[in-house]
Amino acid sequence: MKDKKTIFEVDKNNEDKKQLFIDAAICSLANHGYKGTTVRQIAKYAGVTPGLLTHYYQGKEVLIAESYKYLATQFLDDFQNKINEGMDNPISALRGFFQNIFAPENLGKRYLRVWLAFWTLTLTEESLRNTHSDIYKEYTKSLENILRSAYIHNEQDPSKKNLRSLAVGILAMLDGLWLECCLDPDALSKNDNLAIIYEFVESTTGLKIKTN
Amino acid sequence: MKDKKTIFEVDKNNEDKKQLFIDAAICSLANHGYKGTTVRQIAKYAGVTPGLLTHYYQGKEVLIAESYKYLATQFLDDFQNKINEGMDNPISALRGFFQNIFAPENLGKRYLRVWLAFWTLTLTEESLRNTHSDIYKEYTKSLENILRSAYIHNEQDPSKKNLRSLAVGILAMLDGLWLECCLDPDALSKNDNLAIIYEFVESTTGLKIKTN
DNA sequence: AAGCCAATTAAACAATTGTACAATATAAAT
DNA sequence: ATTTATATTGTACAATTGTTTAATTGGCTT
Repeated sequence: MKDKKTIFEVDKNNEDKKQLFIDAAICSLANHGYKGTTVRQIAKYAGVTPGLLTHYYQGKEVLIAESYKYLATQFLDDFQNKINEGMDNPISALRGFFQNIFAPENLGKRYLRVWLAFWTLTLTEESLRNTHSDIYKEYTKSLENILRSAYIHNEQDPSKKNLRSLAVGILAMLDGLWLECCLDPDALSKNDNLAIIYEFVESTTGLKIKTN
Repeated sequence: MKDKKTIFEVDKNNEDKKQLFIDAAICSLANHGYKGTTVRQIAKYAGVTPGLLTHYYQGKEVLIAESYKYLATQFLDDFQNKINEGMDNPISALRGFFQNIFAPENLGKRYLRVWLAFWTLTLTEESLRNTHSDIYKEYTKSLENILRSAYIHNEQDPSKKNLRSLAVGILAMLDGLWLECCLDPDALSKNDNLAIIYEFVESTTGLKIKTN
C-alpha cells in the first residue's frame, strides 16, 4: 500500500502541477501560517520558480481558495469512507471516529495554522463560505446517519431523538476540544478528551459508547 | 450609566494613548482582519500618525499581543462579574450566560476576525500562549463554581460529578457552536443553539435548565 | 534536423509594508 | 518668557510583497 502523504510534505515530482501547487500551499500554511505563506515560499515547496504560479492559477488567493476546497473535501471523504466501512457496527465506527480526531498525528499547531488561514479566508471570499457550508451540511448528515444506525443496532427507536441537534452538538464539542488542544497542547490529554466526549455522547444519546 | 463601548468604535479623544492604540488595533482587526490591520490603518482609527505607534509600543506585533491580553481579560472579567451577581440563583445565571453568548451583538464576522487573528498569534508568540492558558483555566474554574452552586441550590451532591469535565465539555461546545455561527450565520439560529446547549447540559449535569 | 508550442525561468515592476529619525508642536516648569 | 521635556508629525528607507513579461528551455511533431 502506498504510504499516506501528510500535508507537511510535498512531492516535487508530481506531474500534476495544479495539484503540486495545492500541496505546496497547504504545506506552507501548515509550517509558516498565512502570513508566512508567500508566493516565493509556496514556490520553494513546489521546487519551482515563483513566476510559475500565475501560469497555473489566477493568483495566490485563488490558489489558497482551491487548496481549501481540496483539503476540506478530502477530510469529508475520509470521514465518510471510514464510516461506511464500519457501518456493520456503528458504535465502534463512532468510537474510531472520535479516537482518530484526537490522535497525535491529527493535532498540533501545524494543523491549526492551516484551518485558521482557511477560516480567515471564509470571512471574505464567498465561494469559500459556500464550500464550508456545503461540507458542514454533509458532515452533520453523515453523523446523523451513524447515530441512526447505532440506535437501530441497539434496537432503540431513533425517531424519538432529534438526530440533527445531537449531531450538531457533538461536532461542535469536537471542534471546540480540538481547537483548545491545538492552542494549548498541555491543557487536555487524549484520554481527557475522549472521556469528556464519551460522557457527553452517552448522556445525550443514551447510547453506550464506552468500552468496559 | 455610560453607554458600553463596542470593540468596533474608538474614542479618539482618549487621553490614555496606550489604551487608545489597543482600541484602535482591535477595531481594525474586527473590520479588516489581520492582513488588513497595518500600522497606517491602526493609526487612522486612533486619529494619529503612523509614526506614533513606535513611541508607545515596541512595534506592531507587541501592540497586537497587548490587545489580546486586554480583550481576553476583559471577557473573563465580564463573565465572572455577571456570574457573581447571579450567584443567588446559579441556574438562571447559567442561562443568562448561554443566552449572552448567542446574542446577535456578540456574533458575526467581525468578532471572529479578531479571535482568528489572536489565535494565529498564539501559535507563534509564547507570551500569548501563556495568557490564553491562564485565562482558559480561570474560565473553566468559574464555570465549575457555577455548576457546583447549582447542584447545591438543587440540594444535589456535587461531589458525585466530575465538575471539571463538565465545564470543559460545555465550554468546548459553546466555542464550537459560536465558531460555526460566525462562519455560517445561516446554519443555526440562536434558538437552535440554545436548544442544543440546554439539552446537552441537562443530560450531562442532571440539572434542569430549560424554562417551561 | 528544423520548427513549433508549451513549460519554465529570471529579472524587473510598482505597491505596500514596518520602522527609524529629524523636525516641529505642545505643555509644563522655572 | 525661557527652558526643558515630551508628544506628535512628516518623511524617508530598506525590505518584502504579488504579479508581469521577455527570454530560455525542453520536448514533441514534421
